Amino acid sequence: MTPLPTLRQLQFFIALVRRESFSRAAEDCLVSQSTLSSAIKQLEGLLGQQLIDRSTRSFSLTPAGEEVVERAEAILAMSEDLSRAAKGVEPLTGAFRLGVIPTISPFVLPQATKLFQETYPRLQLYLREDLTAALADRLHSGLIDAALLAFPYDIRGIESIDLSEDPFWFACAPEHSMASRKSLKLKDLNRTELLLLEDGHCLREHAIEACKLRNTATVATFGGTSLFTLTQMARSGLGATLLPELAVRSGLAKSAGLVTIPFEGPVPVRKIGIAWRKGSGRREEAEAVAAIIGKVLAERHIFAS
Amino acid sequence: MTPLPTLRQLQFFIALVRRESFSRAAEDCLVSQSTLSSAIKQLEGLLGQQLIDRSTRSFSLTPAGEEVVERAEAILAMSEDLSRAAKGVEPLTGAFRLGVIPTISPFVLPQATKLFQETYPRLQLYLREDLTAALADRLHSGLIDAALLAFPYDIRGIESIDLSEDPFWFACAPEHSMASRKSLKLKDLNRTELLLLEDGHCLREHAIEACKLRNTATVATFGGTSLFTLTQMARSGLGATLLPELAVRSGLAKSAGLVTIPFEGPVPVRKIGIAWRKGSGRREEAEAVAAIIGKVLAERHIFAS
DNA sequence: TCCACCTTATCGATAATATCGATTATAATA
DNA sequence: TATTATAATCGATATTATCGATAAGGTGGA
Repeated sequence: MTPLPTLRQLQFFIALVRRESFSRAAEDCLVSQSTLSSAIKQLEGLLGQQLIDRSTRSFSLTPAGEEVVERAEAILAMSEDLSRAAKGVEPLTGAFRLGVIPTISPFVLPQATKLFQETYPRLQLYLREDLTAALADRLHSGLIDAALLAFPYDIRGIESIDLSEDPFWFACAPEHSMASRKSLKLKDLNRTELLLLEDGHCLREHAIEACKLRNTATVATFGGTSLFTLTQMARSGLGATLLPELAVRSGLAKSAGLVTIPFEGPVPVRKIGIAWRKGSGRREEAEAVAAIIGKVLAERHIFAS
Repeated sequence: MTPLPTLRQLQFFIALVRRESFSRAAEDCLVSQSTLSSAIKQLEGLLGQQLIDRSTRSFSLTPAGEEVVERAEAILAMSEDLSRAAKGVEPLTGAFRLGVIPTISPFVLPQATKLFQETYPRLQLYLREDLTAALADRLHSGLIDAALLAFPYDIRGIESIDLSEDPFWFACAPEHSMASRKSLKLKDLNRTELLLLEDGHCLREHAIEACKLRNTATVATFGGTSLFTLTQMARSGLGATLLPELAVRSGLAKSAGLVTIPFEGPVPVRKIGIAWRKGSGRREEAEAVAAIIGKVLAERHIFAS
């Protein structure tokens, strides 16, 4: 491919045409006259044509020079446009694909989507609800841009920021032996059969971990497929359960007719955060998403209750 | 003034996008991988934006990268135009990249390339066969210098000149009910099932348009992938078809054992012409190409028959 | 899980070049 | 012929582009 002139050379040339003088053009370009002079000569050599007519005292362009001026100006203008456009791609315009786990999704998204629309009207937000492992895969393969997850969760190759802590609450039917308690300690759980979500839901692991449920016998083998079915199972007396505060605040337990009891002492929690692929250049956007979700999470009562 | 990216950086970036790999792009640019890598990083620093997503094995651009690609291509194309225009080189010496659509290519190129060699011995003619839409893209991005296309076809930013009209002929197997006709009118087509090329081939659209095949029921849904397979399908009794005279004259129908029948009254045609990027300074060269192709088209019998 | 492999990033050394200040050459003018 | 303004040239220096080698990171297979 034929070697191209340098944008710098074109800038010099345009300045030269504008000022009609090597020395004045050099001033404009903040270089010495000799620099500009040699650069022009270089450009002429590259193009194989004389661009300015040095034969007369008055400044004039050769036909080739005339030919070049307009194009050079256009090219420079386009280059500036490119710079500006590249710099000005503000976050969250266009498509953004966000993955959310099922134990967060129903309690955050209704409010969040509304906020997204208001804050980033040019955003097209695609949502995908799936388990953490599946979302991690999709993050890696670039099928989603960020994910709203619960932590701790070890995924290599992703970065994340924490948004908030989400404490666990004890929830049981009013007939349950512990239903009248005002608060619980972790060790109280040892005596109780607990219903948890089925394998794969990180909420299950987080509950086991945070509540130190070493004694797996206390954990019912039949897992719920969603927090909604789980609360229904609890209501029908199959056992008590652990719900994230996020769900409690949204009225999940209440609407299922369950009693909720907080923990005291070391309160078991999971963390909620935003994760994105390391090196994806989505940090800024992920932080913007985090800000929105953070606002939603900060509302004490997600549903009026 | 904000510092501009270097054309070299843009070239590197475009090569990177094209090859989807740092190392392969570096080869194309005749520099080492480290050079290209750091140049890209430099460009990203300059623009203040990450341009490509380095986190996945699969190559993908960030939004900012998408934004930059097109502009960069345009800038580079214009820069090449500037070089060429300034140099004022005589037409058709050195490299010339010509795109041709598949429904013209096999019937013109064998003769044309010979003529090119004789007329412009210093010409290196690179040929690319592709569908109109793909060729239009390549015209815009400067990957080809001109294209031999069939018209009408609306592409912004290109100029073109018409070379000749290419009438459609009716072609069918000898056993076909219309095989004995001496000539046809357009309305005769309404009663016949027609095989056309698959979507994307402009010949299909041109046939439908020129022959007023409003009644889509007459057009077989299974499209041929080339005129050669199409004639084979017609020969085996799947239906009749419409062939451009260019193909008929080259003996395509005859060698496939098809009967060809001309139209009378309003004869349906497509136009053949040369297109080039507006402002590319290729008009003169395109006209020279047009002259060559025109000669080939003017020969009544392309193959002795 | 570990390991070999492929791709990209980084580093230090070197070559290329851009730039400068000083000087010289050129041409128009007094 | 001197004078003045302008541009070209030259040698020195600073910048940078580039390379080869190597490290780092991720992928896919044993």
